[in-house]
Amino acid sequence: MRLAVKAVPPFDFGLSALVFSGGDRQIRRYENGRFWQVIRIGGKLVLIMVEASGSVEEPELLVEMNSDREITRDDRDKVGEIVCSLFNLDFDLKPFYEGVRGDVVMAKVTSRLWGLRSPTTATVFEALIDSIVEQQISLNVAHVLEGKVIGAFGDALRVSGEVFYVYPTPARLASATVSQLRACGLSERKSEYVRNVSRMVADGVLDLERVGAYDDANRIIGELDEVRGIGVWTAELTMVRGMRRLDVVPADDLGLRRVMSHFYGSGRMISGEEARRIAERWGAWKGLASFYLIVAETLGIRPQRSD
DNA sequence: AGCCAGGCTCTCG
DNA sequence: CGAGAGCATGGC
Repeated sequence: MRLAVKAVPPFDFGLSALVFSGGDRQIRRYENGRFWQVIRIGGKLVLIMVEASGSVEEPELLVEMNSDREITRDDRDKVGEIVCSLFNLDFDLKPFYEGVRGDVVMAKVTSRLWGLRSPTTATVFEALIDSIVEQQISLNVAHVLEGKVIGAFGDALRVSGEVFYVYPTPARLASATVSQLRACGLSERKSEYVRNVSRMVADGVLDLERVGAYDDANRIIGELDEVRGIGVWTAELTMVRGMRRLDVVPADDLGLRRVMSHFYGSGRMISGEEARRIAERWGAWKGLASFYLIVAETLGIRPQRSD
């Protein structure tokens, strides 16, 4: 079954999907202009393949879906909503571009990354667990560990000979033992965090959708921060990646501080405080602006250019 | 080899 | 209370 989805312009699908080419290849891939991911719809696993059919200024996506079970019209509508959410298709970038125009560095970066949309995980839970796994250790290591967790606890869908995984459910991770998680490379502590948080989500004690709906960002951070294993950094990362809270900046993030000192400092590593202060100039778009900086860095866009 | 890596908690003094 | 140790594993 197929489906066409429109996006608010400008939207550069290739640029936006490029972010995924470095992530967990087990659960999402982007190659040759096509994006693949398995999503859950009710109890069904559906593999979606997405490609651009329009242009940056008149963006449209073509979605093809496959499953080992029958796909209904209802399912198809849900796929449309999920694709919209994964790529933030309904987000209007123009006010952001307008808002940061006075910042010379950001004006340059946005002009180079025109149409880049920040992605959102399929569930808030996925963003939260990944953020916990990524605490302290390098992203290289974290991705290996995440891959092991997904392989051990995620559900697999086989389509035309290839196996695709979908992120584990809270219930499944809640049923994991500490030693099983240890076997994925997590520390004893982190294994406890992951299991306990999963249990809280599965039992409804921690309702991530409800918490994510709060207007006040600090209230979300505060509530998440009370949970063992979740600090401000983890809460902020979860909000940016999983809750579409692009008004939040994980200012203490080592990688972000590095990139910010590259673009806004003299090269000397800036503190979290300084990062937070710099991010203030981006107002309600500070999280999105930070995302642009990180992508700019990975694409080798230099902070100073005269063209 | 050894040290660090997109943190957080627990334990001391 | 504030500071400091401990944690897991891959890469440099």
